[in-house]
Amino acid sequence: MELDERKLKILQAIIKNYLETGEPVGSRTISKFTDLNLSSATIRNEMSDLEELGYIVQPHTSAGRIPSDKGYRLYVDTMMQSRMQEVEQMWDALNDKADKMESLLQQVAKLLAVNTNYATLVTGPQYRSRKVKFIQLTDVDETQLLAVIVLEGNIVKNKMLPLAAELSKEDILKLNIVLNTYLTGLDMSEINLSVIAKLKEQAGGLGNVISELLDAIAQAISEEEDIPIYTSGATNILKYPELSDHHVASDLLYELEEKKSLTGLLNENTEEHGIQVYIGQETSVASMKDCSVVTATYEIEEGIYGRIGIVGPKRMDYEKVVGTLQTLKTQLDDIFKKNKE
Amino acid sequence: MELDERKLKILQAIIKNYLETGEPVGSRTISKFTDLNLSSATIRNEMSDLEELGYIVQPHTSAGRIPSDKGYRLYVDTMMQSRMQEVEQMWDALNDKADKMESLLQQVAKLLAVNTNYATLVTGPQYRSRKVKFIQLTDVDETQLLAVIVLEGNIVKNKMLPLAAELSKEDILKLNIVLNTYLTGLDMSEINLSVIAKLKEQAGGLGNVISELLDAIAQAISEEEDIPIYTSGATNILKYPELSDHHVASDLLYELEEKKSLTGLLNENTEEHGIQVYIGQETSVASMKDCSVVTATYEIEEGIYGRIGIVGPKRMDYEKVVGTLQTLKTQLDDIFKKNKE
DNA sequence: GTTAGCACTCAACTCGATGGAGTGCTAATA
DNA sequence: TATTAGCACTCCATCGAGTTGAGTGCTAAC
Repeated sequence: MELDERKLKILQAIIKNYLETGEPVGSRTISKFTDLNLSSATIRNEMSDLEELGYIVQPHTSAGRIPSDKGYRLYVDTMMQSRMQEVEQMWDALNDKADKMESLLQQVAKLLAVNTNYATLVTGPQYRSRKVKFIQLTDVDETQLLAVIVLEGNIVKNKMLPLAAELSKEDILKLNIVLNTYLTGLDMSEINLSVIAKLKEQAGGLGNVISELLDAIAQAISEEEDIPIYTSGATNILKYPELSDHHVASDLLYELEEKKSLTGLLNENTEEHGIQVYIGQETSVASMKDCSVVTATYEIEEGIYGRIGIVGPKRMDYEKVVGTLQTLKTQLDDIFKKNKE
Repeated sequence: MELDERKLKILQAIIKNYLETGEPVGSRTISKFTDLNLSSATIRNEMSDLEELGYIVQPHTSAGRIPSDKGYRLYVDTMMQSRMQEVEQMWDALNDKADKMESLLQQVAKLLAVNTNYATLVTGPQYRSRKVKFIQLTDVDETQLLAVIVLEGNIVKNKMLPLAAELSKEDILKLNIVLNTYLTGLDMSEINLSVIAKLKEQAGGLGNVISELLDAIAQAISEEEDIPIYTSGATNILKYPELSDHHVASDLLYELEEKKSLTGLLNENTEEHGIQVYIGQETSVASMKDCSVVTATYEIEEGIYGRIGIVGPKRMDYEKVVGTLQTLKTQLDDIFKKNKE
C-alpha cells in the first residue's frame, strides 16, 4: 500500500487542521473541511490506512488522529513552499543596530522570537581557525598595558595586563613592531616554540613581557572557541499546552538557559546551507523530543557561517517559520555582504 | 494590642513551619511543634489576634494561616541573624574565573543559583558618569579604522569605522594626539559644541573623520548606560508550586529574560549598602508581587557598585539566603580589592 | 487565663452518571 | 468494487453529590 493522491490530501488536511486547533482531528471534520466530497466513513477507512502506514496516531481509542513524526516529516518535505512576505519591519529594525556583532545577533534572536512566538536561537560566526590580523599595545597608565588583538573577521579582543615595571614609549613601539611582524597571519597552532623563541630573541630585554602577552593572545583566540549562542523568547514555549507541562517546560527552559547542549544541535549538518527541520526525536537533544527545531544557516563571509533557528511545538506553522527564516537569512547575508563593501 | 513575647514566638513558629512545608499551618501543629505547652485552642486565640494585627492571613475560612507580607517583614527584620558558613566552594570556583568582568559576574549568578535554588540576578558595575580615559586609533587595513576607547574603570570599547578615503600614518597620529588632548577626562555632558569645534579646528582637513569618531565615542559611552544584568537559574522558580502557576511563571520568566524592568528594582536604595529584602508588593515590579527579592551591594572601587540578588517565593529560607549573599558579597569585595593591588 | 468540646466551614477527593466525539465494523448502495 | 449509512462501542471530559479531614470560632467549664 502506498500513498495515493487522496491519502495525501487527507493527511495534509489532518495536519493543517491539527496545527490550527491543537486538538486531535476526527473523520467528520475532515469530511466537511475538505473539498473531496467524501463521507466521514470513507475518511475513516483512509485514516485507518494512514495510521497503519505510520503517518498519524491516535492518542487513545475513540479520539481523533494527530500527526506522527513521520507525518510531519512528509508534510514538511512535500507540501511546504516558502513564502517570502511580511517581516519587512525586521529589515529596518536590523539595520539600525548593525554595528556590533553581539548586539546584532541578540537583536535577531529577539526579533525572530517576537515574530514567530517560538523560542529562538542564534549562533555567532564559527571560524575554522582564527588567525591574528593585528596587535596593538598601548600604555593606559603607568601600571597597565592594554593589548588590543584583532582576529580574522574583525573580532576585536582586549586584554588589560598589569605591568611589573613601567615601560618606555620606545619599548612599547618596539614590542608592537616585533609582535606584528612575527604573529600576523598565524593561528593558534602556528604559534609554536620556535616562533616564540624568535620573538623573545627580537624583543631583547622584554622577554618576560612577551610571555605574558602570548598568554593573553592565546586566551583571546581560544576564548572564542565555544561559539556564543543567543537565545530569546524562551518563555514562548509556555504558550503551547503540550509543552507547558511542568517537567517538559522546566527541562526545555533549562536547556535554553544553559545553551551548552545546543551547540551540538546547531552544529549538525553545517555543510548543508538551506533550511533544516528537525522533528521530535530527530533533534538529538533529549529534552526536545516533543519539539520541532527549524534552523537556517547564514553566511558572514566565505567559509564562515552562523545559524539562526527556532524551537517550538511539533504542531508548528512550518510554512510560516520556514518563510521567516528564509527572509531573515537572506537579510543577514545582505548585511554582512554590504558591511564588507 | 501589641505583640508580646508569646505572640512573637507563635508567629515565628508559624512562619518557620510554613517555610518548610509550604502549606497553611494550623493551630494544632503549632501546639505540638513549639515548646510553649499550650493547647491548640489557646494558639487559636493568639492566632486570631495575630490575624487581626495583620501578621498572618487565612487563604480561606477553615484553612490554616500563612504569613502576610507584614509578617514576613517582621520575621526578616527581627528574627534573622546572618550565618556565615558553607558556600566555601564558591570561593574556589570564583577565583578560577576572575579574569573577565563579564564572565565573572555570569559565573557569580550561576553559582548563586545553584547554591540557593532560586533565580538570581547580578548587575555589572554602575558608574555615575563615565569619563574618557584614553583613545587610540589604528588602521587595521586600507578601508577600516579601529577606534579603541578606554573609559574610566578600564572599560574598553572597540568601534570599527569604515574609511571613505585612506588616511596616512601621519594623519592618524595627528588624530590620536588631538583626540587625546581634548577629550581625555571628559564625560558625555562635557563634550559640547565648543569642544567639538575646537577639535575640528585642530584636525584641519580631517573634520569629517572627527564627526564620525565622535559618534562612535558617544555610542561607546552611552552603550554602557543600561548596565548589564546577568541572570541565572530562572527555571528554578518552576520548582515552587505557588510560582509555577501558568500565568505567574510566564510573566516572571519573561521579566527575567528581558531584564530591562529589573534595573529599576536593582537601582533602588543604592545608597544603602547592606542586604535588602523586598517582600511581595515592595518590589515595584508588578509580576513579582508573589515573590520576595533579596539583594546585596558589592563594591568594585570607591563609589562604584554592583548588585547581586535572588528572586524566589515569599516562602523563602531568608536566613540562608541572607547568609549566602553576605558571604558572596564579601568575597566579591575581596576579589576586586585584591585585583587592584 | 487556659482548655475541652462541639458545631461549622471549606477544599480536596472519590465516585458514578451523563454526554459527546470519534472509531470500527457491517450491510446496503451506486 | 468503491462508497456510504447506520449502529454499537470506547473513551475522555464534565458535572454534581457525597465524604473526608483539617481547621476554625465560640462557649462553657476549669
